[in-house]
Amino acid sequence: MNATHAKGLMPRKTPRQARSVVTVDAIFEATIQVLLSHGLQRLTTTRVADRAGVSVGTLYQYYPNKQSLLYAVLGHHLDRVVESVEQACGRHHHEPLAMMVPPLIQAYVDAKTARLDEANALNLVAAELNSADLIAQASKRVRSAILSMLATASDARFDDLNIVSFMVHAAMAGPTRSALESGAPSKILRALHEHLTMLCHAYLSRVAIPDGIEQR
Amino acid sequence: MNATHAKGLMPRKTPRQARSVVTVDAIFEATIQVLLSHGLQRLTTTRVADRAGVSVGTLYQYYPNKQSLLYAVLGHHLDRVVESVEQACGRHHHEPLAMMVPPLIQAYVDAKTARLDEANALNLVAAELNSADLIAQASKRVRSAILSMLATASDARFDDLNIVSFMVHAAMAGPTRSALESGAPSKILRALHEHLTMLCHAYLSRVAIPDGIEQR
Amino acid sequence: MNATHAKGLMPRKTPRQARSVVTVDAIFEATIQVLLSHGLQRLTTTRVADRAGVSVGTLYQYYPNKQSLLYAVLGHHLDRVVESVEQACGRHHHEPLAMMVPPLIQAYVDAKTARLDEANALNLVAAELNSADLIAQASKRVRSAILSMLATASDARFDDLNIVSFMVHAAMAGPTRSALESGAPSKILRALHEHLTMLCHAYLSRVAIPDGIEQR
Amino acid sequence: MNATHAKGLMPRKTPRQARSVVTVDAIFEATIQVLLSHGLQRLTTTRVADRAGVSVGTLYQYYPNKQSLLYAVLGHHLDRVVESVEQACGRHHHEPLAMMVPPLIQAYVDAKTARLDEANALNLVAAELNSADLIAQASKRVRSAILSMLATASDARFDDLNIVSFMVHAAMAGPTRSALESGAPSKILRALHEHLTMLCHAYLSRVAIPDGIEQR
DNA sequence: CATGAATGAGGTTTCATTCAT
DNA sequence: TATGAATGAAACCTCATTCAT
Repeated sequence: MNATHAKGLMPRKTPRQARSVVTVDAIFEATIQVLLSHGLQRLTTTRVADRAGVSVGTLYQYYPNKQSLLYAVLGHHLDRVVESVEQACGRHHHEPLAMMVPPLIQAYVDAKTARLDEANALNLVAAELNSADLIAQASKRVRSAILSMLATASDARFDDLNIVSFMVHAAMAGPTRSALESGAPSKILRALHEHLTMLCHAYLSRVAIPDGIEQR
Repeated sequence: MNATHAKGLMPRKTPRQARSVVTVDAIFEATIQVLLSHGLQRLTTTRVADRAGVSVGTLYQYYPNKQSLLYAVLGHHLDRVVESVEQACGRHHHEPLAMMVPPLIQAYVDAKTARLDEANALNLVAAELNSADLIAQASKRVRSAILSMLATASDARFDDLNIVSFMVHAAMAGPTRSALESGAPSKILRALHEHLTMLCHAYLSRVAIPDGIEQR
Repeated sequence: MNATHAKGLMPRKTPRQARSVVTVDAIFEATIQVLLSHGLQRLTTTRVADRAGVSVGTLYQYYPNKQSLLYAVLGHHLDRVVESVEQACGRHHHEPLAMMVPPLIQAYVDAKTARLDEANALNLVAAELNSADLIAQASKRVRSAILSMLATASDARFDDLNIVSFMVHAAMAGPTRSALESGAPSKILRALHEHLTMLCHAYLSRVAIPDGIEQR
Repeated sequence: MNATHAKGLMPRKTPRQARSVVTVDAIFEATIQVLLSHGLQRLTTTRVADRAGVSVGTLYQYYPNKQSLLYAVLGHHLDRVVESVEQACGRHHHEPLAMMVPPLIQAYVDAKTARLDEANALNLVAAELNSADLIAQASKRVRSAILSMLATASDARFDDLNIVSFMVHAAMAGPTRSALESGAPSKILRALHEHLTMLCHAYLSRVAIPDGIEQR
């Protein structure tokens, strides 16, 4: 989302020439690779530049400092997840709960699992101070998407959609994160999908306000 | 718990003399304070020692390096949470689900919320490299406690208790963490308890093997 | 004046085409502006080029390195002052001291004060390594001009004109520089002219070999 | 004077233990030596530390950054000059001008010439941005000392002592600085003393208000 | 000719850790 | 045992300069 107006966290220049685009992409990819191979603590701007096959100086022409680089990478990752969820939600407005939950889970877990290692590595980055706002932004968008969808459920109404969407999001994120962090034991990872669906659907059914007349 | 077999992560000596105990406690407390006031990145051993009112040298007499200090502090925190959950679970064996879930949630959330800022700060530490095993250990114990309790539920049986207890734990941890990280908006924090209970209970009811009549 | 024999301090080419002249002027002006806005430490060739509206590459087509650029700008400034003094001195040969001093002061102070900020900024440049020779050259020319003039004074003779002209020059330069550096307190700046005249004239009268009667 | 309240320009700690004093002195001396041998541009904290026979880290235990080190050294130098002038002035209150000027000149020139190279090197440091306040402080004290002395002159009164003392100070500083910078040609350096005395005394005599009755 | 992306040596600063006192 | 001065590897970042386009 990169809504950070903070001092020097924005990229320095968005490359317009062909050669620059290649460079920036290489840096981007290298960042993730170093994150995976060395961990956040050992991620050095020099190391990233080396891995990207450019010089440190080049890296600093695009990102004013290390943080801004991590921000960009993290932001990109979050954007992917968020957009995926937004689209999934958008496609299932006005349907019954039972039709909403599975695609939502699917989109979320898939986006997180797509590049499993990357997501895992970025969890660490996210924990790094000052990315709180990025996370907050992303969470907010996810909650909004969920909220909008739930508001149109054909077979349920909710008392406080803010809390409900917060819970649904967090209920998806918790187990997903746990699974990823615990080295993703394959057995659980395979079952994750199914159980997350049950978790969320059961919760939503429980908190839904029994719908007066049509209920019958 | 400190189940770390790694090189030098064990504290150097367990203080037995009164004076030493005071020192260690001071270092412990100072670590958390520095964590809160400066953040993990700016937590330096010198700063911790200063805050604790001892010299760096003294600090290094109790912990062979910075990591071991953070391990100890994090371990202590996790132990508190784990033990709290273990006791809560232990007290409700052989009861029906509806009697199990609320005390479990209560214990978990309370332990996490007790010293809210501390928990928050330690989340960052936990994310830091190599504490994966500590987290894993703690998670494992929590899951075990939950599993043991659920296995005795008077009104439900479960197909795969490993997955179920994993999910219950993660379903508690996710929203709790989210709430803590997002600066704990009071409204949600107040509702957290209630909704977590619904979340977990609804889930458990759903995955339980219906054994109504045949149960007898 | 650029009497530097050092390696690569000469400008690369003296522009003869209209377009080039404009470019060089722009670079010149940009250098002074950057000097004023960022200070010598933060004056970078890229910044100068940006401000001048050209690319770094272009800048390096006219000046082989940063120093040569600063040399050129400083030299230009010094030339202006020197020429101004030379002309003033040239116009007052063979006159009595009282007629010589005021125009000299006038020329010097005016030249320095003309673009006050510029002079101030260039003081810093001058202090920078290796411009010693430029300063020396300029000083020498000023002293020569003063010496030549004083040698023809109609009402005074001097024992050691080298020292006397050195002193007159330095006596003008000291207070002028002090006034400029101290942020030019307007009150003093206004009085500077008058007091410098008194300072120099009083000194010259004192060191002159009294040749009243015997002069004849 | 170190009246700088700016962020990090104050030394970090004033050494109290014997070993520290030695270290700080070594750093101090090394700074001047590096200044002389390499020039301000080439003065690196590493180089200073090397020359001082300590590690960079040690240097940074006493000075939070490079500037603060230079500040300290410059401040020390200025203090010496200022105090010297203050004492000289203090000793000659209530005397006639002719008795005041020579000791003043003596003190000023001697202090500057005492460690000729040091003074020369520090001129460069002084030109470095942000030391303006240090210079200003020192100048102010010198002017005050001169002003106080002149105010008590037994044979002269002055209209605007602020301007007069400003001029006297600058008139001393200009030629002294010129002489130092120009590599101190011995001949002039020897004559400097005598001519400065004449310069200042002639000036003061000229601007003094003819003292009514006693004047006769 | 002009451009500006790329270079990389070199500078400043931090901080975990040791060890003489 | 406690102290805190000293260490120095290693991190971040800048900027003069080049050269392919």
